Amino acid sequence: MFVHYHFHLKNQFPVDIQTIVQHIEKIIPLEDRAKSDLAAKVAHKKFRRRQYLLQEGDVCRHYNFVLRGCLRLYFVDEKGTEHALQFATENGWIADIGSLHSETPSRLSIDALEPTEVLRIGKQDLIELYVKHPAFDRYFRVLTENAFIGMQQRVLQNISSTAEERYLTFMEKYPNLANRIPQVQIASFIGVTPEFVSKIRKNISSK
Amino acid sequence: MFVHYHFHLKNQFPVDIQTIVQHIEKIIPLEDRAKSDLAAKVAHKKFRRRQYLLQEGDVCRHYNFVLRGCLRLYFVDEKGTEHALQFATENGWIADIGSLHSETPSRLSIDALEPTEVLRIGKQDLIELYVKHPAFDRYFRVLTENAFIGMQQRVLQNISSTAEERYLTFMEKYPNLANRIPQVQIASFIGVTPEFVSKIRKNISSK
DNA sequence: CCCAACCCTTAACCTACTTCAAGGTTTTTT
DNA sequence: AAAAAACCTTGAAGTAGGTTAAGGGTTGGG
Repeated sequence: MFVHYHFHLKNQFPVDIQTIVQHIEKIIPLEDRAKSDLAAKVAHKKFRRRQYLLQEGDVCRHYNFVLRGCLRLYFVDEKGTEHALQFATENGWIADIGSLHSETPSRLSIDALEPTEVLRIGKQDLIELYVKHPAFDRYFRVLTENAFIGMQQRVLQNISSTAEERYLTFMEKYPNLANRIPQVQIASFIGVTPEFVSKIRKNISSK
Repeated sequence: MFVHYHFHLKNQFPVDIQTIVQHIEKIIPLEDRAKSDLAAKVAHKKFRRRQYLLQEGDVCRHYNFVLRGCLRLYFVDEKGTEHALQFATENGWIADIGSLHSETPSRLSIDALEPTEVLRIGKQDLIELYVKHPAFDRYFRVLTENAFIGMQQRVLQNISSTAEERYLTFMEKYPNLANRIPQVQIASFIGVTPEFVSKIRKNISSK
């Protein structure tokens, strides 16, 4: 009887909830109560191409889980040049964690590079999940550790490699993304001008 | 009676354990059981100047909490140039988290810039703490989130600022560290040659 | 299906930073 | 106290990458 109910509960979730649950369960199994509490707290949202999820100056209020599409977290410097910090595609999380935590205005923006659907969760709801189900502390610890490791490798590359090496690493590490986003975005991620990416490509292909 | 015992337990800890416990309790309160389990799992170690805590090619096996002194996590590139990823002084944590997690050989090294004392904890012991006391999941989640935010800001600076701006930011952000470590280390952290740091300083002082 | 907005490339010139080399100073080790 | 090692500065010459400007190609929104 219990097993039956369990099974029933599981299939009662919309497919998008199943997607996020599956993704979390790659790291830690969730009790049914944790799943249904999660399902009750996330909201499904759609965004058009170029639409903002977060604008510079606003406080980041949600953690976003991408179901379909592609988002970007970026910084605009005083000259108006954009610098990409992160891209998120299917099953990726994105937010300005600094702003989300401190509840201070963000210097970063998030927008959609493609029509995008997300599940998002607010800070207060997330805290409630942490308190009620320690599994979520665990999940976000692992998630953040992995993100930290990635950022550390990126700092390392930035201070020790040439632009060409950074470009090649990007193409190797994110081959799908590279076919999906314009080159100007890759340039802004690896920290060079789009013109110089052109030169790099020319140089590579002449080998 | 219970209160008395509690008090007694607390004072029974060596002063170094009290230091780390105090630091953790800035983020989340710990039960007495959590404290004593932690105390049973950390080891006190001393290192001489220049001594390795981790050598490139070895697997990183411990998370280190600095009691006194200064450590550095760095990468040596194919030309032999060193690039600092992180410094840790009193109450700071340091490890190659990537290697620690995946149990693969590290491309990074950790050594002591000063005679240094640490409390260190092994991976397996840490996992046991996580399982037994969810507070530790929480603590390390918050710790890693803050480290992640710092790394993200650093990537942002690297791709959007000049060397002089990076130097000034470093001096502002870590004024104590700047008086404590040689300039060559600052150079290796902000990603320029030590000669160029000299030129930056000259340029700044001539204003 | 068309037009505006975006996207990519090339080339000439410019600059922030590196490299190499040398000399003087401070710190560490013996 | 002396020797060795590490540290800092300066300058001349070189290079990776930026800037500006212009032309042609693609895309997506109406």
